[in-house]
Amino acid sequence: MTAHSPSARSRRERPAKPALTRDGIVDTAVALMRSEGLERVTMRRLAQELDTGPASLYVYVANTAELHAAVLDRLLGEVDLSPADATAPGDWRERLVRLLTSYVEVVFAHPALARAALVARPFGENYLGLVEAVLALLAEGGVPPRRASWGLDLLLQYATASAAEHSGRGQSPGAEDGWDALTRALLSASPARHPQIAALGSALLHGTGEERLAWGFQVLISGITAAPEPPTTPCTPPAPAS
Amino acid sequence: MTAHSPSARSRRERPAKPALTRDGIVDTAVALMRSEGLERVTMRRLAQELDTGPASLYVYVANTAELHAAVLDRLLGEVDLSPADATAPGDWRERLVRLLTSYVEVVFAHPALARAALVARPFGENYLGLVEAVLALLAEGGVPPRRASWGLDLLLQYATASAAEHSGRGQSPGAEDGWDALTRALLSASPARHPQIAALGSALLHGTGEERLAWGFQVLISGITAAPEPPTTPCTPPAPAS
DNA sequence: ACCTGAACACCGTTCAAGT
DNA sequence: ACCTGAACACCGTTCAAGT
Repeated sequence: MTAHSPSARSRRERPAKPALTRDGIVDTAVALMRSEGLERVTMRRLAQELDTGPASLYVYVANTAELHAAVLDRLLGEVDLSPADATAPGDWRERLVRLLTSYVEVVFAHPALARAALVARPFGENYLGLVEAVLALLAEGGVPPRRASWGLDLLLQYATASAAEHSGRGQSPGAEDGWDALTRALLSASPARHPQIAALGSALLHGTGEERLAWGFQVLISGITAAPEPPTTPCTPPAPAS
Repeated sequence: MTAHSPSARSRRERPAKPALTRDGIVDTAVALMRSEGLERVTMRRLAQELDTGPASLYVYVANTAELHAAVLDRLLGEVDLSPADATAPGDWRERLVRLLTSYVEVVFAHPALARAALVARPFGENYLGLVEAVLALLAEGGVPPRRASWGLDLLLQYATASAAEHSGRGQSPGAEDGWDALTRALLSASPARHPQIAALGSALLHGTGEERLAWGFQVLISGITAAPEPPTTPCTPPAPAS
């Protein structure tokens, strides 16, 4: 009586309960995210979609964070890496901005995923491809290795954080309150206590998200090429193996 | 029989159930975060701490995100703003880095809060004070208004994202897997498919978090002073009021 | 008028027990 | 050996009903 009536194609026209695999689970998770949003991609909801119990998923996925990282890596397959080709038009800076903008556009569609990415970095094939592409462009620009290594993190972190920041903005009608409140707080700053804020006024809020994103990339690229070489230190030793 | 035995000073030696106020709620939330971590600062757990039901909190706090933003603003009171004084030693760049480093140190203690801050910006008194201090230093450095406005966001976003990234790292023993896995993936990259990654190898992982943070500030500051002036656009119109 | 008990609709994760 | 039902220990938010 629990679930096994023979003709139980209760969900969609899936012909029979397919065998569980890690890839199958991630595929279903991606589909679920596209149809219902990341907030619905929970172990329980996903198990339900796969006609099983949540416990079964833990055979293939360590926890929710790992699942989300796997979903993000899948999504990263949509990033347009073509600007990294040396044959693409434009100088390396322009092409780097195009590449990173594509990344942001892909992640923008699911800001909650970007938020997760700041914590649990993905490390799948598609993420490696993105890293490779950014490094190729920095190398083409003559950025030396250590600066490129650290600059890579700066660029991807900025892109990811920019996408993450858009969670909640414009989602539910009440969610805009946060930004509204910040706007109000900035515009009503007292010239006595907060002279700088008061002096800038609405200039603080100038520009669209796209303009700011592009400007940020310019700042980072010019800073990466201009800043002093990072110090030479051995590979980060997280624990001295006591 | 539910809870009201007259001598019910069951929790600590709190003499009587104090009247609820927004400030009192946030105070208790901060104390709870310090003793049990942000993940325990839930509406239900907080209500329990205040000897009431969760519904009562919604009279004073709109939702969990707003609560966390309020907690963050309280925490921001600990940031050392003294480097913003024109009388403090060091040139403006050094003092700006000191100020931002203080911010990162404060937020670092509660990375989950930093993660929340990327989404629901705080907008309390202490946040305004921090913004004012950063703007004062940029002004002292002769950074023109529009660049200062956008640069402010870049600097604070970078600092916040850097703190947020440390969630999960070194928390539980299993949580390091994410970073370990990324390390393994980078170091074992195939020279054929990922030549740039393979060429850099362990250089990608060089340096401590502190070194990278400081370098990132240098990059941003030099980029902000060097990048072209942002375009002039009217105040960001989020919705054309249809 | 103000406050809140109790409910609704969910979560992640584990482990003893089944096949 | 492999898989999973059922439980444990929680969530946010709402609203009808109490004082």
